[in-house]
Amino acid sequence: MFKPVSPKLNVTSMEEGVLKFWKQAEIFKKTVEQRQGAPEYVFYEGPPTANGRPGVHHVLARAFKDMFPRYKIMRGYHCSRRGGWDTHGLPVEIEVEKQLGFTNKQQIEEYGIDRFNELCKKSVFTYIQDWEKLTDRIAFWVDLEDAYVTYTNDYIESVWWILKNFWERDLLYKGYKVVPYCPRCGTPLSDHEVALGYDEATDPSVFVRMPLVDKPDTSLLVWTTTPWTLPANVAVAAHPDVEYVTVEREIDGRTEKLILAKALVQKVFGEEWVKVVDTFKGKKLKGMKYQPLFTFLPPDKPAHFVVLGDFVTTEDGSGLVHIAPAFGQEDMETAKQYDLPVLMTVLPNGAFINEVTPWRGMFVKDADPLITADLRARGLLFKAGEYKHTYPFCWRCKTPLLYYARESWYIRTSAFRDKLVELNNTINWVPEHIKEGRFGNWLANNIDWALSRERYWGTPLPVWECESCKHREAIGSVAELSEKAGRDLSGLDLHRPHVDQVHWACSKCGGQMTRVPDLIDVWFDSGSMPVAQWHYPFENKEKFKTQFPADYICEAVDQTRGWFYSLHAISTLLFGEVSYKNVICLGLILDGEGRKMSKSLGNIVNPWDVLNVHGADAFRWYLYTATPPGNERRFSSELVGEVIRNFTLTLWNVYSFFVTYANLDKPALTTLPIAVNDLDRWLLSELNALVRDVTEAYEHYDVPNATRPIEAFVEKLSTWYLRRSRRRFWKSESDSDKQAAYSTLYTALVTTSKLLAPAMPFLAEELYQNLVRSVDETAPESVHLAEWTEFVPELIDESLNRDMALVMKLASLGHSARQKANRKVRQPLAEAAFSVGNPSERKAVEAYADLLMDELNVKRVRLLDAATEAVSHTVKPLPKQLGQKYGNKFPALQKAILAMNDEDVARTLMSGQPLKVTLDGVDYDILPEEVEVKAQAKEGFAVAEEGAYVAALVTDLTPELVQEGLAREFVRRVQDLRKSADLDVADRIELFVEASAGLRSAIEAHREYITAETLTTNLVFGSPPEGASVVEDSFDGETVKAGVVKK
RNA sequence: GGGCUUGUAGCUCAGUUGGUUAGAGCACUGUGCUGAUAACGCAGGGGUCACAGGUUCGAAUCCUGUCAAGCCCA
Repeated sequence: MFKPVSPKLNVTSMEEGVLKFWKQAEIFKKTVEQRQGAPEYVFYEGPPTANGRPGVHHVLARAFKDMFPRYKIMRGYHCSRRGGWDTHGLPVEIEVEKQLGFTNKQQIEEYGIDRFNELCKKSVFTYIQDWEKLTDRIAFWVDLEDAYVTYTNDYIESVWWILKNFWERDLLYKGYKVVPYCPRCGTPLSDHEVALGYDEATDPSVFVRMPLVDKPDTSLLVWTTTPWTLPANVAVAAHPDVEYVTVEREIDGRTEKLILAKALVQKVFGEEWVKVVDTFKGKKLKGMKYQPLFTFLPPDKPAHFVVLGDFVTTEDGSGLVHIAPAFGQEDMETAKQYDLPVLMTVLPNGAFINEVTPWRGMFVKDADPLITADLRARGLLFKAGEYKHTYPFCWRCKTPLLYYARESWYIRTSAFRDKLVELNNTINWVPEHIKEGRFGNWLANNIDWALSRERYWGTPLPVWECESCKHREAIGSVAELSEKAGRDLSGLDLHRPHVDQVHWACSKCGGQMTRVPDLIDVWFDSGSMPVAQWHYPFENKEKFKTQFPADYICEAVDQTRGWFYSLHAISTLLFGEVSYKNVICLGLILDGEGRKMSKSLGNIVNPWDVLNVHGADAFRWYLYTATPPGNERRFSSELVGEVIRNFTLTLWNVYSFFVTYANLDKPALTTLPIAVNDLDRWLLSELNALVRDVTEAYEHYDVPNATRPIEAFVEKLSTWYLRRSRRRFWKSESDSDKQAAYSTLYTALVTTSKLLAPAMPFLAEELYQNLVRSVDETAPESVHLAEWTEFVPELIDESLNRDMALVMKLASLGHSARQKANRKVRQPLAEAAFSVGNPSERKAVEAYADLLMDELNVKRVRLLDAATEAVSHTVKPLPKQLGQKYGNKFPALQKAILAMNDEDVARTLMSGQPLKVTLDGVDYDILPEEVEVKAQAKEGFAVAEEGAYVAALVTDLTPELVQEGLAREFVRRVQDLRKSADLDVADRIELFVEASAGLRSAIEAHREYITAETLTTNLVFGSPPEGASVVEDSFDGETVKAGVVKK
């Protein structure tokens, strides 16, 4: 016996029941333990930060993370699914700063780094319960009890080990990094802070001459909006592929030549006429030397020549860009590329250094007009004006930010550029375009990883420096640090400020070794996770081997330069291997109007609002099926509701139907195929094709194709297989046909529950528990502990699938014809005749005539006789077939065929013969499948048609047909009555009838049919007794009063 | 400014190596079927396939450009 199942479903309470079961029976744990020793499937959890509440986008990521481990477990793999938490970084600090009302770093220092970091540590798990609750409710199976946490000493120690490895291989170095910097606050600003402070600004627009060393009468015409950076100039950049010109003009009675981009001549000279004397590509300028404007600081490397850069534009200026590496990010990159010197002419407070003698100590922006005047006096100024643009200001003090080079630590990733690209090419990216597009381009243009941060809450950079001789050492473990310090530091908190208090004597000069103040980028933390989660190599060496690299990771697209990169870069540099083999890169979630979800718009969807109404399965299913994973997606709770109506309830009702009747009949059930019926054969064929396709999709990380086809299958199962098979289940005799129907439906449901398990874990479990476990206690305890179903190729019959699709189409046309003729389905008709497109389809109509008769309620199904019944035929040459075969001859062929007599063409083709067409003296044989032939049925039929397909109904009624129709109408009334009297489907009744004469004779004529249909043991003509449920009705000119009594 | 992505019905999405009449679901209207159904069937309205060129016998599909949106970078 199965547990009785109501056709009504309360999804949330069903899911809560399943959750309870999983917890009690410890199913998640068992899925891991059961597979000990099995091949390993490795999943890495990209650690979230728990200092904010989880949102819909987290449900998205977690749903996609969850399904592949579930699938792989069913395929026999072992998967440990360790959770993790990202705990360091600026967002955490900002939260705490807000809490304390701080606005700058000075306040943190005064407050005490130790106290500040304690608060940070507490703050990172503020919302951990929300995360745990949500994770649990959406059935993301991940081990949070044993999650790795990036702030632990063990984790940090592993990160240090990696950094020490890099240090020893000379991959960690100190250089300059240009950052947005507030000279008043004396601090760099994060991108986020910069974004807060953009405003309109008016800056000088200055064109200067830089005379060429070899041709002093020719100058580069260079543009800048920051004259104060000119003393730091070391090069001029030109675009390699842009056209440049040399122009001649008269000035003060002599001729000068200027070089600039051709596209900007008009803009620069305006009305003035200049003579173009030469035109050439930018790359020709490469290496050309010019005389520097200023010589306050002597360059320590070759400088003052033309370099090439793709970043040069011809939007503004002259197409020649002044390069001051200390004051521009692109400038600094260019300097690295060309090994240019960095001239640091400005102090951290924004004032010129003493060497810049005329303006020493002056705030750089204030010096702009003086510098311009100086250049004018020396004849180097071409012109000066103003330039309006948006420029970042400090969000605290409104001071214009300077782009300013700070010392910073780098990892030499660019030395591994080719290896990064090469390894990336072996990764399976979903969607594929990320591999060569966004991620691939980023790797191909790789620049060194700027590792250090001047902050407090994070992994300290384990580099110590001698205060006297600047000798540096990197530390790779706590043991090593203890040894240096000469005391046991195993209990030391590796965060600031504690770690800063460890010193020792310099091995070179005996001076004091002190840690450099920097922390490292938090992305380095999370990217170290394959190693650091196991405290490798200090512990778990074997474990690490089995858990590296990951088979699968999944995050949103914003991680391309975040976690996807940090994992890839670290494992490439450290091991020369990939750290993940398959990756799904999710698109962003937008609100119902297509806007980005943001706190300020107030359009954030709370995941609980969805979960509490529609449950987790529908939520998950929506995310899997709505759109491919990489796309942006509009999201609303209503769309999740559609899943319930469209899919969940359809499946649920099939399930409920099965259980209801199986409990009455108690059939012997088997999932071995016993197909005695075409419908069974067809369903099993569709089912096995489904298993094949879904499995294939899972193997390729193709989520839409692992899910959408199940929905299509359930639709067919419900609206065709079951609808057409209902009578097989409720007929009273128990024969082999009935057994086959039960077994087929059972097989379909059990298999569907398994196919559904990775995606809809709750519903799958609910079905499985009742369908499998309640009849077989030896079966695996949970669907998630069961084996994935293998498909049986021999059961897949593609031509049967095609034929059945045709039958469904013809049935649809038949219904359409009925509607046009205004003949309701309960009224039997004498005949339906069909016309189809080709001979093989004719066979299908004959083979499945029974199905069509039953579905359309007609006494006979046959093919339209082309010779006698069709008044005319039309032919349509098919472009796909003919076009592909004959190419540009197609239009002429089409014309030729249409010019022929339709009837002749139709007769030839319908008989299976090729049609001979002669065109420009060449003979063509047109095959039957290359032309669509359509029959027009003659008068007297009700006709519906689509393409080549025609359904024609004989709508004339005989008295017998009318009687049968009345009998069916009557049955319908009785069934309604049974239902409204709350009778059980199997209850027997006594039926009392008073009817007008026509109806009475119809009832008498079809007495047997009526009593069988309505489970009537005794049909009495007479008034119903007291207490009977009674209905009175009239239809088709007849009246009836009927009453039922339960026997 | 650069890179990548997206643009098909009111909404969410399909659309095969290019094939002439662009589909499904939801929503709306009418109607039919039903002792599984919250459903389902049939019919109806609803489209400049973002726009403009080009290639081709033929373009939603391929190419070029433009526009709009999004993400990342600058």
